[in-house]
Amino acid sequence: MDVSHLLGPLNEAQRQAVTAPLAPTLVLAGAGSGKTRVLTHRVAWLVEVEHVSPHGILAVTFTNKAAGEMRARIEAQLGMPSAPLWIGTFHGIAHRLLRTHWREAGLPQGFSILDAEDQQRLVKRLVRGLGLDEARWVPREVTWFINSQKDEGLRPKQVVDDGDPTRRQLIRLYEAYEEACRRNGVVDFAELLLRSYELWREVPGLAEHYRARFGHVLVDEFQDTNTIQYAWMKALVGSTSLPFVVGDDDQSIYRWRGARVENLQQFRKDFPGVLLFRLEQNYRSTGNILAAANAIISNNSGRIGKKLWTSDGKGERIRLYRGFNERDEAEFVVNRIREWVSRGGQRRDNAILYRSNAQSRVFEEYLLASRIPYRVYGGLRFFERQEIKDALAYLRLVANRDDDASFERVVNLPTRGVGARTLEVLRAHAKTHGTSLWAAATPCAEELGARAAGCLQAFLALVDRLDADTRGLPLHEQVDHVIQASGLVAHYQKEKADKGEARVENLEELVSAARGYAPEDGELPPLMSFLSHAVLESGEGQAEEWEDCVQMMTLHTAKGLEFPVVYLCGLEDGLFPHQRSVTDLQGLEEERRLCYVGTTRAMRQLYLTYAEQRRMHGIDSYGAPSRFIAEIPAELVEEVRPKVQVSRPAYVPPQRGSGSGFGTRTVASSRFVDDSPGSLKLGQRVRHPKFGDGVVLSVEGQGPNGRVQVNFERQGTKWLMMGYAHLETV
DNA sequence: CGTGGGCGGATTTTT
DNA sequence: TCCGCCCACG
Repeated sequence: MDVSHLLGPLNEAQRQAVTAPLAPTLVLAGAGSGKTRVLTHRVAWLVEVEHVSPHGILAVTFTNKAAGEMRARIEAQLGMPSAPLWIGTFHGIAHRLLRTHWREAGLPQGFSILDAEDQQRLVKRLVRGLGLDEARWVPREVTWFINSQKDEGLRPKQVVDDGDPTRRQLIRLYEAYEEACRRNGVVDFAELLLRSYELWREVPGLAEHYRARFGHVLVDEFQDTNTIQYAWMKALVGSTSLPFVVGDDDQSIYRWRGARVENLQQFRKDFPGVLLFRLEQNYRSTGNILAAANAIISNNSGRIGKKLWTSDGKGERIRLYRGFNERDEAEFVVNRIREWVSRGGQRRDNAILYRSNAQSRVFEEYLLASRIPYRVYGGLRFFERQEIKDALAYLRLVANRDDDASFERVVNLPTRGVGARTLEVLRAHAKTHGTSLWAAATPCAEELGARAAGCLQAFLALVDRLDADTRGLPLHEQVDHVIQASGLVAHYQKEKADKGEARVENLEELVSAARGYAPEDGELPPLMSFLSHAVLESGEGQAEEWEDCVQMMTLHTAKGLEFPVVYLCGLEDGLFPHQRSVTDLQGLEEERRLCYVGTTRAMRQLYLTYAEQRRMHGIDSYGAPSRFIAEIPAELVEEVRPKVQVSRPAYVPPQRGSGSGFGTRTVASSRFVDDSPGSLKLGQRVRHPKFGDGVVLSVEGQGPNGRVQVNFERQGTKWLMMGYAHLETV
């Protein structure tokens, strides 16, 4: 048969991996070496050449985005719908299993999923409920402990109690937490994995069933798997199915959240005769950039070993800039971007990468001052917004009355006379009787005053009524009814103008999201399916992603992306590598991998910048250049000196706190005021009926045909026609 | 019950 | 410096 369409676009190494014989396979895929291509072509190869049924293939990723991309590319490759294949995240697939086998897994049919915030709230409530000091038993740390244990596959009984009182208490909290989850019929993210792993291990025949079905299991980003994910995969594969895993030990940057890069080596031990392929040809970066990346990463120990190369030229040298302080650093970067754009480049070609989010601020100020649109990645996502979570809490109660987290969230929102007092009584009753808050509400009536009991009863009746009134309605009508009848919309309308308006808009957006939602599986009621979807896919970046903006994000967020020009900023010891990571070799090596990841994001140009003096947390500090800079061979690097300023810079940022600077992130300084009559002022705060509040970034032309660029707080930057914009100044 | 001021803490993030 | 959380006050 003709396989040229499959193999034609591949290089030799890729081709070998794609056509590997049917055996456990490990593909070490360097940055930019065509990893996704190998995965998707492998699937097509299995289907078209090995005649494997798509039904028998499972592909696992870490993020919904990666899963979506893989699905799209496989469909394009196969030229048919990919529905019969299982493609999803570890959590998504585990969730699917638990929904199907809820009974065997010991879960209520309508179990709901706790997101990170819900989980922490629950833990906090437990800590308080047990009369423990929150300062000693910090909910965040307790939650972290619980999740770490679950990631390691350990239940409270299996956690080693070495007699240390702190540890012992944490184990007790873990136990109490499990009990609370059971009572409430909720599972957290880690629980999805652990529970479905246990399902395979403990329910006879079930693992065999799935093993028989999925003869081929493909795993992406294998270096990011944690203990339970690896165990889960091994349990699924058994000794009969074939794993095909792709990863890069040099890009393992999530050890701090449980990822075990050792799983790559473990995989080679656990599956004797594993075929190993290396993808080392890079299609992204110039020779110099790759040489720098190779040099940096070679300082790490225990690598499997890999060296990136390109058939392209060396390209330009890497440029290093030593800023006087963080503002100088930002100014330098913004000026380079300005030059790039003035030479006809796109703003989106430029990515500013940094170690920690706090660093974005100074860059934002300078970009704003230069009126260059930008986008910061990594903010709150749609389903994580307060008002959305409130609405979801109502919906969750409709679906599952025992969900205490949701109960607490909205029992008094909007205010309906159920205060802290009432809740105290309720919690105590629920605790002694081992029930949910909902179940405790009615028997508590006598303990409470007539008034409190009445208010509480009204809430119960409301939720019951929401349920009754929406049963059988289309999903979006259910959502619409609930946000209206619960009083949420009215409540947020009363809030201060811009904020409340935005919230109501988001609630309406939730209705739209529900309208556009197509449940994947027919078994679950649409509402429950939608709720799980909201937690598991909390909503990737909204629209405007394709607007031409400078891209700003942390190094972690940048993994997997590429940009023509990369600015790797804040290269100072203590910041990058971070102070808290340099105390042990493992931590330092992970920082180095992070540097490797950052370096290999660059396609054509790479700038490294650092500041001799940096103001952080309000204190000036003097940092030495990052040790990673010295790891790059000197001949690859060109030190850039700031040009002698002939004219004063267009914008001299004010010293902080001196009055005329930026009051907040988005309010531009009034020194850019354009006084020409009839035009909006630059930096002016404006309000748009649909897009909400924003700041004027630039103005072109005058009168109704003039255009104005506004950076909206919620919608990002937009160009509007003055004649139609209906902008009002604030 | 809702808000404002004081206090402490401040890598990295997905599901 | 700045943000989020807690408590005290109106």
